[in-house]
Amino acid sequence: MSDHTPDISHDQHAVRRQKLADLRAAGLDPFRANCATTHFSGDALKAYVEGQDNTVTVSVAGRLVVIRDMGKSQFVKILDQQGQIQLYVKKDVVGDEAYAQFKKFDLGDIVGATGTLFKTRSGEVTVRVDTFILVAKALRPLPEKWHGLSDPEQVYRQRYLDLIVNAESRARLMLRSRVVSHIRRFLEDRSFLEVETPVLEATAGGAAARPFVTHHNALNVDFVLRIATELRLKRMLVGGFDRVFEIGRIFRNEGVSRRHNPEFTMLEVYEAYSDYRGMMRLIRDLLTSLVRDVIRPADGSLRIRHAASGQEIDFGGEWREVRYKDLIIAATGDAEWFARPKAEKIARAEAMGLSIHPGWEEFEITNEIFSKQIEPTLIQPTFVTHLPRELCPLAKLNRDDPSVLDVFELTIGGMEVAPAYSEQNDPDVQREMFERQAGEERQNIDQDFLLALEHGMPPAGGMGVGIDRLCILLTGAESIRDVILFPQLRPGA
RNA sequence: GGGUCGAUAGCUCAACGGUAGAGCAGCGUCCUUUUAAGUCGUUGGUUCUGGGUUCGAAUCCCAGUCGACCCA
Repeated sequence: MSDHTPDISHDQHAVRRQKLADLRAAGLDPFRANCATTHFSGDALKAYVEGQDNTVTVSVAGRLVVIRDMGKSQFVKILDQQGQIQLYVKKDVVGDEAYAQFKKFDLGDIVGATGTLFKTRSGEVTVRVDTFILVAKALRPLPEKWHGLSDPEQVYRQRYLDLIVNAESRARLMLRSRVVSHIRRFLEDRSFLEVETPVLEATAGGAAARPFVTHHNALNVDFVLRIATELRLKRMLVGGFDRVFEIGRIFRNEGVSRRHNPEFTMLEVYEAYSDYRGMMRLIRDLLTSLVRDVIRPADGSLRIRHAASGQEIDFGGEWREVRYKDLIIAATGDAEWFARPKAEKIARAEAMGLSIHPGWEEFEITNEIFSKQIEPTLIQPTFVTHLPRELCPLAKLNRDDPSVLDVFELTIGGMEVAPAYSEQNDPDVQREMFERQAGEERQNIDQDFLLALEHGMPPAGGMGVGIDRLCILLTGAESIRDVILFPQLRPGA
């Protein structure tokens, strides 16, 4: 009598569900089991003593990502946070019953194993398994082992799969963690205090961007998600926290692109009794230490390859410093650019292939040239200084030429990486700048910030660093989505 | 918002108006030091969705969904 069990062999999910059911029927529930580990894979590999096979015992755990079944023995590899390590499971070591159980494991299952380290004929340090345990059954198959997961939509929506099968993604996103960690240590070593300021705010200040609006039910008021942390951190300077920083999520309700995610991470740092010159030293020290200690170029230099331009960016060379005006004059080939009437500026900008919005002010036309024609060409680290006063209402005016600001914009790889200011601390000038910027929309002026300035803010240098863009640069990524674990996508169909 | 391109087996991809295929994965067999292991056999499809053209559509047309790139 044959039973009429339907053939499910083509349906991997059904096959794995059946295996799980069989395990449970045998009194084993892999989701209840746990295992003790002594080593991550990389640490276990380092624990091997050359020439002394099977003297060091380790317990490791991870996801099965390679299975090579050789009949009465198997070579498998497991993946953990540090990478992969090979396990060798022999029938006459683990016993017939256990071996039969091991043979039923699937790619993707999470197992723990204890055994001794040895080196295979081809020289790979491997765990000769004495005991093992299944601690989580994978009911879904892994993506293909050789090509990995390449559908970009699935990579972003199911990042966990990307991380399992695409080593480059895992390395890139781990590097981001190390970058952020390094920044914290770097600043803490210099007596900066990390603070946390509100994400929900009554008015969106500190930058020009459209905010997300949300509603607080109990208070029955609308709030916006912050578009910068600047005005809060400056209040900390007023409060006597002389060196502060925040690595915070910022939300801007604007387009999504290769360079923009609606939520992104910004470092803002403020240092009392410093100025934009001090910020130059700080950012240069920070970035060179990041390249030296985190990226660690193989040749010992401070150069990293810039994917988009094919050039090498040298963090160890001279960092160019150039005035905004000089860049504009060079790009337009027009020494009289700033004296030209608006109509001539428009004509000349359009002749350069730029589309100029009719409502733009003159500084916006000029800045369009900067962002479209100049910034993308600034591959090596470049401090652009003496920006026109209209561009940053929160910075101090230059003493010798009040039409420009004591600020820089650090541009690397054709991207703005870090703007920094000598911070405006004159409450009256600040109010005037705000009012000029706000025009009719005075209700958006942060009056409490101005009140805080009236209490006296020490002179200070301040700087913002886009962490995502920095990570694009440092990891050679093509898109911001590649350095954000879960980039924003339209909700799936 | 506009333009271009894409969506086919769990994954990576073929087929481009005439019976939807391959590799990996799966299932079954052989193999106790493999390295994308090898070996023999084998299952698996609402070709993104909905319309249309056609004797016949994965393929051509229209609309939609989602994604990528470029532009705004």
